[in-house]
Amino acid sequence: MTIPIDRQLEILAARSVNLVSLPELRRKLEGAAQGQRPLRVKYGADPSAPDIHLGHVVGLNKLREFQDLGHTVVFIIGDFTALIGDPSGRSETRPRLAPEQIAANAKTYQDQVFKVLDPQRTEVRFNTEWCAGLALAEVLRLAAQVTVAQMLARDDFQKRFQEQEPISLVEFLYPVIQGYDSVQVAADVEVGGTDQLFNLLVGRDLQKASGQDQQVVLTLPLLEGLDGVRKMSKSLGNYVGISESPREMFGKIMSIPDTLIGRYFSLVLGWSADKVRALEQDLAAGRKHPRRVKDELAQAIVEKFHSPAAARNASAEFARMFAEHQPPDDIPTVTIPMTQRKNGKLGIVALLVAAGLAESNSAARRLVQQGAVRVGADAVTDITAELVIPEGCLIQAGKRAFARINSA
RNA sequence: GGUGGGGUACCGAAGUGGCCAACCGGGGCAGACUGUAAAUCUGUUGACUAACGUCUUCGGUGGUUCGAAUCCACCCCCCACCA
Repeated sequence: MTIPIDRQLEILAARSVNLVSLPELRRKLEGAAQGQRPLRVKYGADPSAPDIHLGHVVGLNKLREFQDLGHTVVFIIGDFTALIGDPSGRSETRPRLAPEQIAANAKTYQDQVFKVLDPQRTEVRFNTEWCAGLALAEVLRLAAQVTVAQMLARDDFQKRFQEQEPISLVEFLYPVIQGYDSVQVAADVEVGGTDQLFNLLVGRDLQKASGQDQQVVLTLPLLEGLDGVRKMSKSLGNYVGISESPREMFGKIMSIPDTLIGRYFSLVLGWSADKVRALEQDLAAGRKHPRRVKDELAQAIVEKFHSPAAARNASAEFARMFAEHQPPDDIPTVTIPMTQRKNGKLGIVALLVAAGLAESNSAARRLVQQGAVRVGADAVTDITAELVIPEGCLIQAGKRAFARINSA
C-alpha cells in the first residue's frame, strides 16, 4: 500500500455522515501501515430478511473501499441478535424470528455479499458463536455500561415511550450485544447506517471497558427506497434486491423519483461528490434528460450485479416495453385444455383467470371494464365476450402482465 | 395484583342497532398523460353473477333483535398506567 494516508482518509471518509473520529482513524491507518497489520473493519448484518438490497450496498461499498486499501472486513451475521430484533428507527417492537428462518436467511446473505466484497479479505462470523454461551453475569457486567438515560435519549425509544408504545427490555439489550460483538472481534472500525450510530457508539464504550482500543465509528446515509421517502427496506417493500433479475432491477430503478438520481449514483455506485454535483447541475439546467440519466443509472447498477450484456438487454427491453409498448420476449405460456372451452370458445373472464392474469373472476371483470385487456391485437372491453383463442395467442392484462395460450 | 385503553378489509384508521362490503389515508391494480414502472389526474380495490341480486367478512363462541361491526354474556389476545 503506497497510497498516502491523506488520500486514504479522503476515500474512506467520503459519503460518511458521522466519523468518530478522524484523528483516530488516521492513527489506526498509520499503525496499520507501519505494522503491516490490516485493520479489522466490522459490519453487522441482520438476517431477519433474506435479501440484500441496495440499501445494504451503501455499507458494502464502503467496506470494499477498506478492502481495496488492504484491510479485513469482519462480516458479522447477527443470528443471535436477530432473536431480539433491532429496535433502531423502529416505531414498534420487531417480530422475533424462528432460528431455522434465521439460518436460512444467513445462508443467502453469504451468497450475496460477495457480489460486492472481496472474499479474500472477508471474515464471516456468526455472533451466536460468542453470544450463545454468554453467562448472565457477563451480560449484567456489559449492561451496566449503558444507562437508561442514554437509551431514552434516543429518538426512537423516546417517541415510543411518550406515545405509550411498548418497549421490551430485550430491546435495551440489543445495542449491548451488538457492542459486545465489537469486543469479541476486536474491531478497529465499525461501519453502519446513520440509524446505527447509537449501537456503534456502545461498541466503543464496551471496548473501552474491556481495555481495548476503541473502534472508529463510521456511519453512512440511509438510502431512500423506491417511494423516495422512506429508507429502503424489505419490510416496506420499497427495495431493489441485488439478486433480482436484470429486468426487475432495471425497471425498479427506472421508477425511482427523479430527485433521487444523484443519491443513487453516489451511494450505490460510489460516485464522487464532485461528479454527482456536476450531474445534478446538468439535470437542473436541462443539459441532461432525466430519462436518459436514469437509464444510465439503471444500466450501471444492473451491470454491477449482473453483467454489461444483461444491462444492455434490460435497457433495450424496457424501452421496447414501455416506450414502444411491445411485449417482452419471455412470456409465460399457459396451457388451457380444450375441454374448458364451449364450441371452441372461451369467455374472457375465464380466460384471464386460467391464464393467471387475474386472481378471481371479479378481478378479471374489473380489468376488462378498465380497458386493460388485449387478446391478440384486439382490445376486449366486453366482459361477456366469448373468444376463439388461436394457438400461441398473446393475452395482455395491463402494461406489464402477459401470457401466451396453448391448448391441450 | 389494581385501573384504564384496545383487537375493523394488505396496512393505518373511522364507524357504536338498519342508509355498512363498511368514511378516509397509505399501499396495490387499471386508465389517461408522459420522459419511465417518475410526477400529475381519474377510476378501482371481498367473492359469485351478463345483470338484478346473493353470499361471506369487522378477535372467538353463544345470545338479544324483524335486523348487529355496532347491544348482552362468557372467553382469547394486545397495550399503557399505578403498585
